[in-house]
Amino acid sequence: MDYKRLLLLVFLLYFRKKLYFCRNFIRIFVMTDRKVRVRFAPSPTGALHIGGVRTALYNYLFARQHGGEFIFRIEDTDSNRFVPGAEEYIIESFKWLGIKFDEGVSFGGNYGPYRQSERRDIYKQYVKVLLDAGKAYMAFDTPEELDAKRAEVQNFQYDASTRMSMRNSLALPKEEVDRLLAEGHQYVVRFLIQPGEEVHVDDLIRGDVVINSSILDDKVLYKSADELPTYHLANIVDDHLMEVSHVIRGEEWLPSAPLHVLLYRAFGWEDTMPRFAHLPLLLKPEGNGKLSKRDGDKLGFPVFPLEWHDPKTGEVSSGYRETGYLPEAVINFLALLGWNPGNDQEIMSLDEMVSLFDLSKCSKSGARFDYVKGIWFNHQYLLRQADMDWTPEFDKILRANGIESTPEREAQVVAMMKQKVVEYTDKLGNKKKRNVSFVSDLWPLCDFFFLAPQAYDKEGDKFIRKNWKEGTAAEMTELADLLEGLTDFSVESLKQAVDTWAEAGEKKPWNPWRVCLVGTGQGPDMYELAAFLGKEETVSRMRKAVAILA
RNA sequence: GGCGCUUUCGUCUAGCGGCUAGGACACAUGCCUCUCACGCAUGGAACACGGGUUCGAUUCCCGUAGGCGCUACCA
Repeated sequence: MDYKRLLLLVFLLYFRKKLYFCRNFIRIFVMTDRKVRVRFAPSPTGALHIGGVRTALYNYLFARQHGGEFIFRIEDTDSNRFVPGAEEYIIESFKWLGIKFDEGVSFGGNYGPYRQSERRDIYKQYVKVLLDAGKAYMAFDTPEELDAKRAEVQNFQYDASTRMSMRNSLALPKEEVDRLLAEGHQYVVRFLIQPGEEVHVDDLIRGDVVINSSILDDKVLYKSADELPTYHLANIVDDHLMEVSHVIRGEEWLPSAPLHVLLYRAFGWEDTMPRFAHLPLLLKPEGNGKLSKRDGDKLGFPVFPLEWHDPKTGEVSSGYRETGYLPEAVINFLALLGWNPGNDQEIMSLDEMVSLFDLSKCSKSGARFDYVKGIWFNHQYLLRQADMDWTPEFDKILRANGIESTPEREAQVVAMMKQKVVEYTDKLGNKKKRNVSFVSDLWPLCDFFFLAPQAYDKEGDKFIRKNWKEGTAAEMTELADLLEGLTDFSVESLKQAVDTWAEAGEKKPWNPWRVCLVGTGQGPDMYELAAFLGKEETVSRMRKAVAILA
């Protein structure tokens, strides 16, 4: 080796990392001549899982950032698992969340149909291509035979080591195959995997992932029984035909990514093969495993964007929307589970996320689903909302509690409460304090605006004990008399009258007065409260309190 | 079992060879206030372990151990 080459080698070794970075940069740069097209392709087997929402969100952010297109495809190749209403549910969920698709089922586009069950003929055509090229074969083993085989042989796998002892077009004589076909026996098409090859998957998040093809099995690509392909075949054919440039999906697909690479190769599509990015999974808030519906039921948080009524079991699962979450909060919370902008910014609009998003900043390990932080995000977004935005939700809650009111009065309460919102003990009976994170948290904290206190817990309530003493009753009677004489019951007038009276008598009437009107130590400014209630109600509550508490 | 991915406070994470290891949630305390809350301030709290490479490893490499996923005629 001559001197120059040695120098080059040293240089290469030293700058390997930087070169790698450059290479990726150049590749991404070069790739931009290809239009960015990504897709979210759920299976309509039930409600949309919150993890799926995050996957869709990342795809959406990526597409927007690169001025690309976002496709909505339905992967309904398993007729047994189809659930009516699931597709509509998914579409409605994204509509609520504010994630928009450019093409796909219900959105139109030039690459349709976008429902896999409507693409049978396309898949058949490509299965034939593989069969004719000798890259796939027909297998006649029944599911029962396979089960028996698996029971008999430990770790049985349909691959190079076993396929010649099975009933397929490779092992059987041609006449036998023709006979089986002629007699109408059902079969599946399996992908012929050549063993002993290192298959590389270049993942945008994880780098180079290598798997030896010997550990892969001859995957079923197509079932003659329902004339439908399995996920793997349909996925590759569709992504190719729809000119998908990047496949951003969950980590559960990483083990089958080498198979997908092999399929692209078998079809001769390797040069336009999409780039892969496998996202980390969402894990249970506590305990082991990935996030499931059960966790939500157990710990009391939704795992679905919208309330879901299971048509088969009749079971109802709560949704983020119905629980009172704001879609912006859900999006923001989800975005940060597995990705961050690289600085300390946490509250971001969808547009900001579009410009900040970066696949290389996605984490590699699974993220525990910290629903408590989701509550905090909602709290943040709730406080940023205008008072007006709270009233429709608040109105619903009042109605649910049988309160009749006017929009004006409700708006007044919301305005007061929004500034002065309160302590809340959560439903499970924990002693933990909770902020107002949902509009519904307001009701137990402000029902006194609409309902007079029914009882006063003189012994149990520390606030009453502390503020209701000897002589308080007399003082409150005096104040009630004073208020009764007022003609102007506005905040200003009340403040003037009460302050003057309090100052003259060196009295501090606010806390006992609060006991009278609220029944405990809560609520907004006393003058605002009294003005809201009006003279009649204020005085009546005071007289009642005096009578009961004496 | 096999294969792959992964490992920084209780949780989400920043860090891309040299830092008193930063932020947020949650928790605790204090301040503010006619009450509650909001808000603000303060505090405790982490580099899984063992080998290398290096003048120097949380950071790079290799093991070990944990975690996660896949291992279907499901996606």
